[in-house]
Amino acid sequence: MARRRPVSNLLALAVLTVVVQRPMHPYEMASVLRSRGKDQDMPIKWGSLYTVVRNLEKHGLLEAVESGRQGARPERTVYRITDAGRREADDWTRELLREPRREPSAFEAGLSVMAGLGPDEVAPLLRRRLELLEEQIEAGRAALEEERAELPRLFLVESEYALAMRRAQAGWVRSLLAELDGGTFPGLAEWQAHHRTGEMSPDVADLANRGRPAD
Amino acid sequence: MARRRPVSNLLALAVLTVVVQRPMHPYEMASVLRSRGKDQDMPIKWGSLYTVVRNLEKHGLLEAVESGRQGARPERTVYRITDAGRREADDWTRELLREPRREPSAFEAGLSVMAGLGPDEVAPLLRRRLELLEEQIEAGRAALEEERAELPRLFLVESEYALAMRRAQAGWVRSLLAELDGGTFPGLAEWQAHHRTGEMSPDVADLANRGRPAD
DNA sequence: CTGCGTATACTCGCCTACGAGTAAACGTGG
DNA sequence: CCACGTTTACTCGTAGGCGAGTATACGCAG
Repeated sequence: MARRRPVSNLLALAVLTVVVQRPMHPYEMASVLRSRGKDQDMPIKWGSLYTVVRNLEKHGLLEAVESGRQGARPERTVYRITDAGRREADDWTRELLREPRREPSAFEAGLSVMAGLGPDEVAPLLRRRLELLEEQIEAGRAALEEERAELPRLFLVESEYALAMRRAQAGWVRSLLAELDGGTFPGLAEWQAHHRTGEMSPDVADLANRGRPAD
Repeated sequence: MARRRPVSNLLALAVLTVVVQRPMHPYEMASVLRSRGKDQDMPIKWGSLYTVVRNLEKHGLLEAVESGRQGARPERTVYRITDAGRREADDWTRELLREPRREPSAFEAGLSVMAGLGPDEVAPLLRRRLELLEEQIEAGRAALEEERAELPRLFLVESEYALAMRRAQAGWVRSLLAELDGGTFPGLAEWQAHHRTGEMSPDVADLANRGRPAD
């Protein structure tokens, strides 16, 4: 299961789900995708579009149906989805919904190297983050409310999810900040000291040597 | 702000934060990082290690100090962090903590193409996801508890965050599932009908044509 | 002491991603 | 009606990501 996708870029899934409706040429796929704001839901880079479409064709998930040229325009190749393409899209969607993958966010990476800065510096950074998050949450809430007027719920779940996750993140940051500001974060004094003086308490020094070959 | 990093791969940040402690050769960096479980906190691919180290050197963030060879071994280059490297690491860390970046997860992508499947298929998929999530949460909780015995809180925040986010995700999935199972999800009948018959209600058909050129 | 599995320590090369560039056509303000 | 910005519609080059392969050393079972 979860075998390697012939075209692993998620843009390929977006392309498949849009071309399933009717045959299209690449640029039209892009404009449809853009108008639906799919570039918000997936890490889409438009520079990859033509490569991805070509690869989809190579693997038999799309096929060219028409290479009509209009006037002096360079010919536009229109693509249609194949049965294999439909299967791939459904299978991929199933996998994405079924399997919780561990995908560490940039913030997680940041937290994991946070100790390199001192606590006095970390707190203001997190405060700033919280402000920005709150702005984003408010903007997302407002956008969602507007969209609810014109779109069925079915096409808004991903935005609802994104909003819920931001709220959860904001909550978590708030609680960490409270510990930092209130001085209740365990080991805060040691962290402070280590950062000022460069000295480590013996247990932390042990840690720093883990993984060192026994040479 | 947020200028392009000379070496954008997050593995580079991990390398910098580990080599800040003492000079090392690449393989040792890998083993230290692995022993600290950093590959859990960042999307680290070990195949990229030597490329990344070379690029860090090229940009003056690391420098080779020693190319000692032991016995018949191929020479191992030992690298030391430079001042620029220290600055880069700190600056990068600050950015990661300060700026909430929108990074759509695979699940979000899945939700955004969920409509391609029928509701009868989606519900079981989400149920399965929830099960797996709960297992992961329990495993994460247990692991965290064990680590709390040997590591200061400072080095566990990223795991706590990851756990909190999974819990939030599980909660969200549970509530969506409740709507689906209880039949209270708005538009569920239309979704069902459209999927069985392929017919669309007029408003959804409109949507499908958005972004289509006026030709 | 010899064979073999496992840890150590990398190298290589394909292939993809994606930014930057191009160029025609369209529209629209003066 | 023409200059100029914008939209349409791609092409190209290349950095670098990453999997797969390689080779040596080491421990230890027989």
